[in-house]
Amino acid sequence: MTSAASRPPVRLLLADDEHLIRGALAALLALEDDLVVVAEAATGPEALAMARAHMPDVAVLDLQMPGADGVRVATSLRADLPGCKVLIVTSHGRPGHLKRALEAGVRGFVPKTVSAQRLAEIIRTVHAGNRYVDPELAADAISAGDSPLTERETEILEYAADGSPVAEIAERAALSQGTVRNYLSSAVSKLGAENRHAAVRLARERGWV
Amino acid sequence: MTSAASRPPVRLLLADDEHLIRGALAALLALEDDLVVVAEAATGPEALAMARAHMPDVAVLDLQMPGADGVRVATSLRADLPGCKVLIVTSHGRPGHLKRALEAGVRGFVPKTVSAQRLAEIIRTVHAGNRYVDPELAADAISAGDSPLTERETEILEYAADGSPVAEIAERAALSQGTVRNYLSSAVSKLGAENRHAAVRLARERGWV
DNA sequence: GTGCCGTTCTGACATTTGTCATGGGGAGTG
DNA sequence: CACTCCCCATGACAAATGTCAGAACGGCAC
Repeated sequence: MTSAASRPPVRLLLADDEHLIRGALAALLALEDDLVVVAEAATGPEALAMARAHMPDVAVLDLQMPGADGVRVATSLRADLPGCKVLIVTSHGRPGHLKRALEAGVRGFVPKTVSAQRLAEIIRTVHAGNRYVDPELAADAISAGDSPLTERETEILEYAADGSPVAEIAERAALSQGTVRNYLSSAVSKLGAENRHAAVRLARERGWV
Repeated sequence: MTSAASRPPVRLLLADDEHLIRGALAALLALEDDLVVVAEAATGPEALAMARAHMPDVAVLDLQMPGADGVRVATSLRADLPGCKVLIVTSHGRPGHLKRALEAGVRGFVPKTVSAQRLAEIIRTVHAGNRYVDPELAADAISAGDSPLTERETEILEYAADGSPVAEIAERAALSQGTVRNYLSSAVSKLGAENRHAAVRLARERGWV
């Protein structure tokens, strides 16, 4: 389809905190005639700075990076470089992440289980202005559906995520203990969990926190 | 140091569930004259089968894989192929994993933040019969120290990891509820946590579960 | 404007949990 | 052989948590 010699190559930014993966990826993508890696980054902020400096056509971002995760970088990038398409790659594809990513204007979302060959094709797809979402991740996201929790319930559940007692959560959220317990109770029943700790785990699995 | 042409190349097994990483890694390591990738695997059991079939000199294993993790594969491998050196690569280097790995006879332990160049050197080091442990991970492991928990306490804490109530844990462990609570109580106080859920989190961070 | 929903609180109650004292049995060490 | 440590258990008490009813306020929709 895309003839390599006929048009200028696609300029890529690669961001992943794992040097091993980033370097290897750069090497593999460089084998494709129509792709060229113009910048690499190991952290969220670094990715942002590199993008501003090198103006890539497509940014390939890892979902989990120190500093700022891929989705946050994508959000900033959309404001700064509207022409730059964002493609997220991830190891652990939780359903909620996909939704957040799409809301942030991300054009592609793939697990790291794809081959480099396939990734190159997807980069071209995204560069051409189309979207690409891994079918399996998409199915998971659809079956998991939207979070049934209200904003407040989600917030309180997040405060509960590290196992803090109610008193501490109440203090951090500036609420009374009774209110906190009510929110947790409703969150637990909405998620069908046995207690708030299991609820946290469930919400995590579905990507709702 | 190691002259490439003077001796037969080091035969490698690569195991990682992320196709992207595995393929890229294989390509990069293939650039080294004295290294040759003879087998690849995406899961623990597959890695084991591949190792038996191809008898590699060095097995490069991801710590987290479906089926059986890198350390478990290493344990089986030591029994089956004593001549095969095991090198573990990991994204999230929790202190306890390193200890477990060394006990399983693993010869090298490195984070994925190293470069491919460096990895190649480490593979040679390991193949030569030496050990290599990433200095930073080693420092973490030393500062985290040994688990203060007894075998039973650890086991019960693991059952508690998904937020199950005591009754369920007692049933799964075939213990009385009182006993379970006693174990949890002592685990919590040993770890200096506020409750068992925070204790689980702490033990996870230190790699003791 | 009436009703619905989310937020916030209080108070009361049942259940779960954490803690402690105490006891017996087995394994290992001095 | 006494001592210590881990395993397993029971019972009792205190504290934390889960659940429910009720009630006030603001926003949004019809």
